[in-house]
Amino acid sequence: MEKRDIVHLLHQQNFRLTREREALLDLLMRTEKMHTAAEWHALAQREHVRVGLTTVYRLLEVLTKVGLATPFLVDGSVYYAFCSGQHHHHFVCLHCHRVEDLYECPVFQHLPEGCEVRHHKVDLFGICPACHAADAP
Amino acid sequence: MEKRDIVHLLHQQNFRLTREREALLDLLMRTEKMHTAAEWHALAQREHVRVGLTTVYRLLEVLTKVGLATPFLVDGSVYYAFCSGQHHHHFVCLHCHRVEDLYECPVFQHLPEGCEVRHHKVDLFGICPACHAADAP
DNA sequence: TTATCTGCAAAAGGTTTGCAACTGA
DNA sequence: TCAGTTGCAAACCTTTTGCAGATAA
Repeated sequence: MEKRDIVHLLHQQNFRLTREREALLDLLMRTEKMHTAAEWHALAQREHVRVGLTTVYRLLEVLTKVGLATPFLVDGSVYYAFCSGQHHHHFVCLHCHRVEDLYECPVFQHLPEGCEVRHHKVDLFGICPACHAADAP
Repeated sequence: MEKRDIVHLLHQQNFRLTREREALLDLLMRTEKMHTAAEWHALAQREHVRVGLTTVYRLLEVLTKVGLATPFLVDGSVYYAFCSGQHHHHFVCLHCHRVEDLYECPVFQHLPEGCEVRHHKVDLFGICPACHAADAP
């Protein structure tokens, strides 16, 4: 999804693109990893983007609401990754926390009779090539 | 998984089956829904099982560790469901929070080159037959 | 112009920890 | 016997909220 589409999507739902949100959004869009709210905040600060932790939480909430971010519960912590609005699944590296999007959807069979699936998540956890190369556990 | 197998599994890892744990385990085993720690605690109390909330947290931690419980992040809260140790996926009813185990594993294709999958989750969210019948949203 | 957003500080909520007493194996 | 467990209270962390000032649109 292009940045202008994202801005359009946010505007459609009465969300504003402030200086703070734009900087955070840029950071999220070019970071292919999941991070906790606190980590995103720290990453922003490292780039001299001045935003409060509260603002980070609020943007993550907005993005999750419009389908541009996904929360993962890993080892008791909540991580967020930016993702295209399109429906897809994930491959999450347990070592570096990189998140790969999978656009091919597995086929579901053998559902309990009568279950209506509203949405589903397929999350794969493992070790990505880069970590393998770096001799990760 | 039979109860005695569960007990065996816990003993193997130096966990003890106390009166409190056994009562909680019985509750978990016969409840086909996911609940938050606080909810499990309340359910136990309703059955006059006297356990502290701390003990509930500690048992959920132990069960998760040995693969007998799964945490779900739904709407910002962490829910736990009991599950057999065997690898499987879930169908989670968004309305009544019932959790159905799916033992058929979807086929994964189109993984990013070189990714090593350590474990994966396929979680389906929707409305179960019972809720449908009760005219759920 | 005004509804939305921001940062701060405080509050809230959920989870973990320390500890003394207890208990399963 | 003694390593593991319990409940309580306190500590801890993460997340949310209230509010006054700032700012997109």
